[in-house]
Amino acid sequence: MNADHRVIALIDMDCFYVQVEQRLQPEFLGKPCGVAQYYTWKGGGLIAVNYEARNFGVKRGMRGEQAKELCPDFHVFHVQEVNGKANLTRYRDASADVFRVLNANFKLVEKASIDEGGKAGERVMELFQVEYIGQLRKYSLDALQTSMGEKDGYWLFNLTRGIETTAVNSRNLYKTISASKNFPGKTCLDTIDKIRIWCHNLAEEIFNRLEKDRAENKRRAKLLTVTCTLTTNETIARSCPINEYSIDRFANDTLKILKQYNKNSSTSNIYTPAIINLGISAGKFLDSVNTKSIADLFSKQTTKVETIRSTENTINWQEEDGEEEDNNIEEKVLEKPITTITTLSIQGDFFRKFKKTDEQINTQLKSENKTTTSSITSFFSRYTTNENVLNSSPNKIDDQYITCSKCHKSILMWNMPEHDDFHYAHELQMEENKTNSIIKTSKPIKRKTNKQKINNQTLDSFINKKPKN
DNA sequence: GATCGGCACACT
DNA sequence: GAGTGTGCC
Repeated sequence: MNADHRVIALIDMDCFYVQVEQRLQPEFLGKPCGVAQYYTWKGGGLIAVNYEARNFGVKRGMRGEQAKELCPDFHVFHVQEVNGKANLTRYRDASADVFRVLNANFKLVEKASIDEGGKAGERVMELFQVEYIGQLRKYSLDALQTSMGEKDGYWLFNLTRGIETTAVNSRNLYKTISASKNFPGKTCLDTIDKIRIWCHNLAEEIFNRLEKDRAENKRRAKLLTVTCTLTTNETIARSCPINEYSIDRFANDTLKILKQYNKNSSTSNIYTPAIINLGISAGKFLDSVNTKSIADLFSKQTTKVETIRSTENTINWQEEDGEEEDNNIEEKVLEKPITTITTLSIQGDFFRKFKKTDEQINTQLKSENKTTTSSITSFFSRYTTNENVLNSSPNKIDDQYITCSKCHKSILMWNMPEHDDFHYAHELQMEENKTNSIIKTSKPIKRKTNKQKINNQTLDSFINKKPKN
């Protein structure tokens, strides 16, 4: 599959935290739920709300109590607390599970950031007065290039015709690992003792997460950044190098930095101005496998050799991924509209068939009954009560095959809906390519562009839609 | 006396 | 590169 015949799937996990909790307590599936941090202040603050609850007007950011008023049946899951601070480990671990599945089954998995894509998209909408990207087709290459510049205009011209060859970067690790906490009102940190405690608490969390990251990803963070907001409302961020992973070192470095902003006498326990937000962040990750790093440096950037030699101490700092920035901005414009589709398709084995034979799939499905998180299907289907989600019950595997009328391959019966999807996607692509080769746009392919429309579809109707012949 | 915590990224 | 600010979920 080359760049002209590829499928990029964007997976968007809706109210992911809620799903994680529901997976642990399936009795709440289908019911209005949310995940909140902390209990005491008006029932905690909601950081995730499922669709059942959104129907009642419950939104992220609301207080648990307010959600109950809007929706009496609303159930609140509470985020785990460690050292008096919300701890999101459970959701990070679940996210890592998802990425493990994706990485195991796909060549390229990129963690997307739609931030810039969203903004660029809005600019284009504003500029050309269009609502959907397909509407840009009425503009000539010349017109697009005049407004957007030669490069971007050309890219956009192709994009609206389904031509997009930018490589998908294989990157799905965090670039920073951070822990922070607010201390509002009277809870502000106004003494050295309080600050020392919280430096330690945050340092401990960062340490634990960094150790785990080091074991799993064979890399080390090199930079520690301390961020705080004072009662004066100014925010300060200061960094220092990380030489070794150690709770005490993180805590002491953080405290040392904070003490620089204490206007009180160093003999006093009082700290002014008080701290209303404190955070520690670790970044600048480098591979801890040393064997290839030096060689890489020399082969990648011969021009930098001298610099690197002369600054032996900072050799690590030079290596960061210099070249990845260019293509990112471009690719993101495409991402927003596609986002909407993928959450639905994740329920099935939408992808796996492209890489594995049906025989492999069959044996894998069987083994998945015993093993745990080895596929996305098993990840979700164990917990779902919705019969629409495939004919899933994986226990009843008895080698039922259907021959696909299009490709004549033998397909497991319960994989047929997605197999159909494959043909549908392929035909769409071919149709697009055909249309593109004829310069004049004949009849545009009808696309689903409205997020609401897609969200309102049932999973069943999505999976079982038949390719029209 | 309170929309938290945590991520990425652009800008300077 | 360091620090600040923004935006999103």
